Amino acid sequence: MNKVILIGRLTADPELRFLPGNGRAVSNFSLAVDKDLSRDKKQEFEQQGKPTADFIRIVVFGRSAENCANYLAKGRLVAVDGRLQTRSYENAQGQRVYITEVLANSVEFLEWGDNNSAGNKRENNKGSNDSMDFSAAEGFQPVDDDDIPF
Amino acid sequence: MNKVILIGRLTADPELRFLPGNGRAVSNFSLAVDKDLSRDKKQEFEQQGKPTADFIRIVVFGRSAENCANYLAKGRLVAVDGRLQTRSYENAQGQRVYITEVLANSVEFLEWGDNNSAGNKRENNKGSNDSMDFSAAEGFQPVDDDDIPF
Amino acid sequence: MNKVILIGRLTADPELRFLPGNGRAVSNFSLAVDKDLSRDKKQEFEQQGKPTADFIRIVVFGRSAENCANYLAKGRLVAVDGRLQTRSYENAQGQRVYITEVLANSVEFLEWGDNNSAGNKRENNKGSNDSMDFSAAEGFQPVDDDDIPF
Amino acid sequence: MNKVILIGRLTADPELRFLPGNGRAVSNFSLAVDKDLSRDKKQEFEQQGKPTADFIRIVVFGRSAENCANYLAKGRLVAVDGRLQTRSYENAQGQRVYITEVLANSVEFLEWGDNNSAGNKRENNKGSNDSMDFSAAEGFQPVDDDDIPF
DNA sequence: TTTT
DNA sequence: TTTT
Repeated sequence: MNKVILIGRLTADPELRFLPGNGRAVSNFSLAVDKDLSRDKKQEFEQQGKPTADFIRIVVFGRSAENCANYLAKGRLVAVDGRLQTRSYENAQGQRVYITEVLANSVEFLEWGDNNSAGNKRENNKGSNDSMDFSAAEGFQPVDDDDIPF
Repeated sequence: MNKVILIGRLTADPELRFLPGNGRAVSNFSLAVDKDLSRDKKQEFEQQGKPTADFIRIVVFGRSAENCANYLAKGRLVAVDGRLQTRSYENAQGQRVYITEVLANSVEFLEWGDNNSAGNKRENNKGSNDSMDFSAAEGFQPVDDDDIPF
Repeated sequence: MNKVILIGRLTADPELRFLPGNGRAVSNFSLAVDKDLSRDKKQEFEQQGKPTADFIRIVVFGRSAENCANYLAKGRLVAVDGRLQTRSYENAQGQRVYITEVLANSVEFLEWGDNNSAGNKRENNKGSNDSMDFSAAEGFQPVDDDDIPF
Repeated sequence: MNKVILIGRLTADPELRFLPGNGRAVSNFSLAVDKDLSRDKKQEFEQQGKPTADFIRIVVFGRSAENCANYLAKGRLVAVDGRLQTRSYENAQGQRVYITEVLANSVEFLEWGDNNSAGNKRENNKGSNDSMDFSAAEGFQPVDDDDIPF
């Protein structure tokens, strides 16, 4: 069992890449998920310049990746359901870097507001629907780290 | 919302420390959580020497931390319920290192077998009970990173 | 382990009662949670007059109950985190009725919109905050069914 | 979003049926999931003859259903991951009965012990593996209530 | 008995 | 490197 459920806001517009081998779409973004702080603790953290959120990397594949890239933008509120994944790679300095991230099964859009930070997002969306689920589950197969150029 | 649920095996005996300030117990360990691979994919991964599990850091505080340190050992199967947390610290080389880990609310012991790797573990346990829940939730207060010497 | 996470809309304004013994607040409401249907299946269900959502009873205690009663109304979108609970009671006809419901730990408000169906709701709210979490966890103690007059 | 995760023991051997239309396997069983009671509360409940567990209906489809029927029995410990579902039907007395149950995506076996209550279970299992996951997810399609003869 |  |  490996389940993660997050509700948070995108810290930046999502990235979109395509896997070299099969052209499969991959989207990456980070979520700011508010820490569970009391009102007092939150103030204290803010005053001390300490983060009041956790920043968590999300990866999505396939059509869900494309939907994220097309409809989401910095600041948007989403619910992510997925699993924790660890990867490692060699960086430019030859050091092994360890990554823990959430491989999303589905990304649910919780807002279809107009406060859109990225002017180019959210064309042709369904409009009235405020909770559309673009599942990433369709036939997902785990992918070689080596295929992923980032 | 920030929920994580994992079932996996300890990759090593748990560590136990006490916070400088208040003496609060903190335990750290990693869990090997099997990836969701088909039988074929699993074999392929094994042949290529690729990990068939994800390795995830767990932190627990308070009495639950002490219980983990006292009753768990490398290889034990547990269910962890908690939240994802990100931290960063400066390493010896002056580089910022980012950590993603699970802050456990509760660690449920799913085995009370005899295949105990650490001979000193599992004295005075409740014996017949095979699913004891040592909640970490009692009055947990988020803690300054700076208090944590690791 | 017993975890439930739901995102859905209130099917009616929440009810608020107080336990006879200790005066503790209890709120009840139901959530319409969309079934995971393909676009085609959804249309089919609608045409056949079959429900496209599951309707799930929620119970909340304490301050969270009061917050729900004060700030929520029919149609509002919320995220509920809690545990499944079964109860039974004797009805007027002397039959035993079995109830399965979600005992909420926390109810997160995912909307602070203006399409408020209940004109008397959502006074004095925090305004700018669109994701406020009224935790029900504070010292919750399981409660005798017999204390609950419904 | 609609997620349920339970760890509990079967209250009876699982049932197995096949849907009239397509012959798809369906298995039903109930799980006893311990309530989250303090040691004192638990004793009190036991003395008063009140249940210390919640009893939750599980439905599984497809190959996972067959695996449950073949390998599980009363008393076995499992982890279930699924979604809450509500159904209703007319009973013999012409009254509408409402059912809330968990539609399982996967049933993870957490024990392969020898304390097998049903002598006919657990032939040809994988033996050494103590955490086998028979996913129910493969191409599951929501099914008409009317097709289900129970 | 149900929501957008 | 982070969001409202």
